[in-house]
Amino acid sequence: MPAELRPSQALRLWHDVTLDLVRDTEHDLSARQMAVLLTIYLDLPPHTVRGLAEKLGVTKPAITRALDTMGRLGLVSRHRDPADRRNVVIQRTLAGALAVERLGDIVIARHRELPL
Amino acid sequence: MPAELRPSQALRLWHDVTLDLVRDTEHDLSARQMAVLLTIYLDLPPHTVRGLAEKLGVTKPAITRALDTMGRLGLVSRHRDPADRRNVVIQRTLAGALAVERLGDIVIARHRELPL
DNA sequence: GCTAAATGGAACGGTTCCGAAACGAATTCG
DNA sequence: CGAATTCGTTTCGGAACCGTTCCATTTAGC
Repeated sequence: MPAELRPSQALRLWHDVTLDLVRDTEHDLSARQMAVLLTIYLDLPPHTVRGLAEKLGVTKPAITRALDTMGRLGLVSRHRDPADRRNVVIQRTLAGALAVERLGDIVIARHRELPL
Repeated sequence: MPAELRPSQALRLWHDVTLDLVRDTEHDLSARQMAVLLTIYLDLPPHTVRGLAEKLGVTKPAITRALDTMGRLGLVSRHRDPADRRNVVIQRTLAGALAVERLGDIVIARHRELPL
């Protein structure tokens, strides 16, 4: 576990990374979409619409729409589950992995630059 | 400066805090509004619409609307500058300070819980 | 004084998102 | 088999946000 963050450092970190995301027009994902994206790329598969909706505490259509948008951006892909064809399995993509990796780089860089 | 974050830790931190914000319906601020709020509460005053627009790299009306929304939520207040009455000075509020403080607490808590 | 520049805001049209409700397809259960 | 359940999606009306453009007010320059 890293060393404890002080309040001013925690807020500065959140501010700096958020500012980077706002300025980088490519990443205009909402908080909800961000949570969906990171859950898919950090938690163990398989991921379903229903599972994501429960994990985030939002309705199913909200997840469907978030996946629509992120699918259009190429960040995730959807596939019918052959075993139970009611289910849709959400899968990772190369572009999504790169976007997540880039976010990680931003957080690390901004964290490294935090003042004492 | 805190110890270096590893990529998996940086992404987990961003995911966990974002998830807290999504689940806490009160904080349905967009990334842009979040950046405005934190800039106001972290950077030195005075803050103007034009200055914020430049700092965030967005248009003036976007800042005006963000301030409208956040003013409605009681997170900031606006005042005409008596010295130059063209300017509007954005000021902090008690509710805004509390909201920012709560965000800091979330970031610190999620950071503290990061796995090795 | 009078024009020119600067500032914040309002109006407009378009896009996106929301939750609730309804729906089609697939599966399970009686 | 037939009814009930599950799952993801679509539809609907409403709300929020976007950038562009234009405007009222105020200040600065001549």
